Amino acid sequence: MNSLNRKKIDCFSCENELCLIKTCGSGSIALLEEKKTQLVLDKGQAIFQEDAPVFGLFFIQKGKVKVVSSNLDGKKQIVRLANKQHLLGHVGTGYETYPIGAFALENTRVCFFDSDLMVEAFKQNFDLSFCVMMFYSKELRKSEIRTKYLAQMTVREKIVFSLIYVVDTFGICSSSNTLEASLSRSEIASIAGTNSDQVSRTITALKSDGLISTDGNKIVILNLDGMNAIIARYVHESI
Amino acid sequence: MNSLNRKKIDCFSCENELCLIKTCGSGSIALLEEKKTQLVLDKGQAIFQEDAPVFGLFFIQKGKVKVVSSNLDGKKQIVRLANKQHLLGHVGTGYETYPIGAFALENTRVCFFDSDLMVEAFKQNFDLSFCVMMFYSKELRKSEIRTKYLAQMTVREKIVFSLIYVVDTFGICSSSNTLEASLSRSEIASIAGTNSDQVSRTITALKSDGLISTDGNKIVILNLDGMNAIIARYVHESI
DNA sequence: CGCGTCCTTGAACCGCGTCAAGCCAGGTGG
DNA sequence: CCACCTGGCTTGACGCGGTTCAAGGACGCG
Repeated sequence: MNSLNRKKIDCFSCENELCLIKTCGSGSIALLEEKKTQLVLDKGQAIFQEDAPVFGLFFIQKGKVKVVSSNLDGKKQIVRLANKQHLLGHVGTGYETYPIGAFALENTRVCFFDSDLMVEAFKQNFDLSFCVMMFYSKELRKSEIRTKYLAQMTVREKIVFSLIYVVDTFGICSSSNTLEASLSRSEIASIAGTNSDQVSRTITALKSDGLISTDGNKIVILNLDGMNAIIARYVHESI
Repeated sequence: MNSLNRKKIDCFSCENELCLIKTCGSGSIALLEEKKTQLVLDKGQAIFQEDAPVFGLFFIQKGKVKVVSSNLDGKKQIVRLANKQHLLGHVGTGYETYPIGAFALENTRVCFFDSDLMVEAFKQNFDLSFCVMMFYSKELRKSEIRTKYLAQMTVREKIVFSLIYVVDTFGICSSSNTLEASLSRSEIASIAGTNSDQVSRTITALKSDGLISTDGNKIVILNLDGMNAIIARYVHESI
């Protein structure tokens, strides 16, 4: 079922060179390595649930993740997409909780370090502290821009933006131009803040405009410039 | 015009005990103090503009600030409200820019420290690094929750949420229950992601429901529990 | 083969954005 | 002191975009 070996991968033999833990000195890595826990998840499985607050950080070793928040009716909103450069969770004091969950979009491996461990690592490794700070700072700016987009764009624009966001985060296959991530219509809808009906309609329209095509349930990007043109009036600079 | 004395206030005599700079040791503060620049702004003035990227951090010594982003048509979105516990701007590498501006909502004093200075301070003061990291982390979560709200709420709910957000950030007068911040209809609209017409209509409706009243251009909160009930189905825990 | 899930598409309703007119308060100048 | 202007607030009317509901199709799976 899962193509990933379930045996724990240690930090020294880990191939993910973008993992921020790699900014630590080898002494710190040895300590972190010893105390970390590792999860291997199938597509769709939860890394953590909305009603169970986590105090610690998950680093994505491999895979793709959606970060979601839902209201009490169960309607879901994808608030962030994350790849192996990203981290999940927050170093908490234990007093605050936030209704946010994270789910694997494909077979995924994550490493978890609890808050106490991270605080110790931050104290000993300025580079790690600084990189994690920069990560949050950058994600905050991206989230603020996304806030504006959701507030101002039409549904068509929001869906186009969502597709571009998926391309930016997960990339496209260089040969076939298909999206690397396989997302359902309702998942795209919950990025864009609409429903799956509108996503279907819009995708049909974008196909007849020659901007995209579909291959099974994969989406093929035919004209990224044309898609960017649709949302150009919202975009000042590259994100 | 401006009630604030324009003479520079140094960090040692500054009364804002919530300023994160206060987490530094006195040696670092002396250095930061010497190199910081300070701005005193009237209501409406820009701290920094959207098209002029800043590389450094602004700490709000006193006052209230809105952080805005607009599209190329000029339509504005308020993406964050900030008080004297907050900070503005980002420590940048110089390669990325984000179209975000900040404006004083009342007479305001801010202190600016450039990126190089902040990096030095971060290196020498773990507590500062950690507090700033926590600030970004917390704001990111709040922004993600706000993303969900804007995507899913009706206009009425978004406006009620925006008023509650203003109360949470800036507070209300304990005697009269009026909002501490004086915001125009169109400013409320650009928090909620709608237009000033809808804000007028909704405020009229909320008044006839007995939830709020108005005193001149000040908004009086009569029934905060009733307002929270309107958005209850979106809210899991306190933010 | 039958069932469930997801996707697609049409039709209908309605929330909300837009436009326009009127009102009020404050500022300015004759 | 009044006339005028300006900008923000309010409210009604209208039309469109988008959500919702429902039906049918495609596909995978037991």
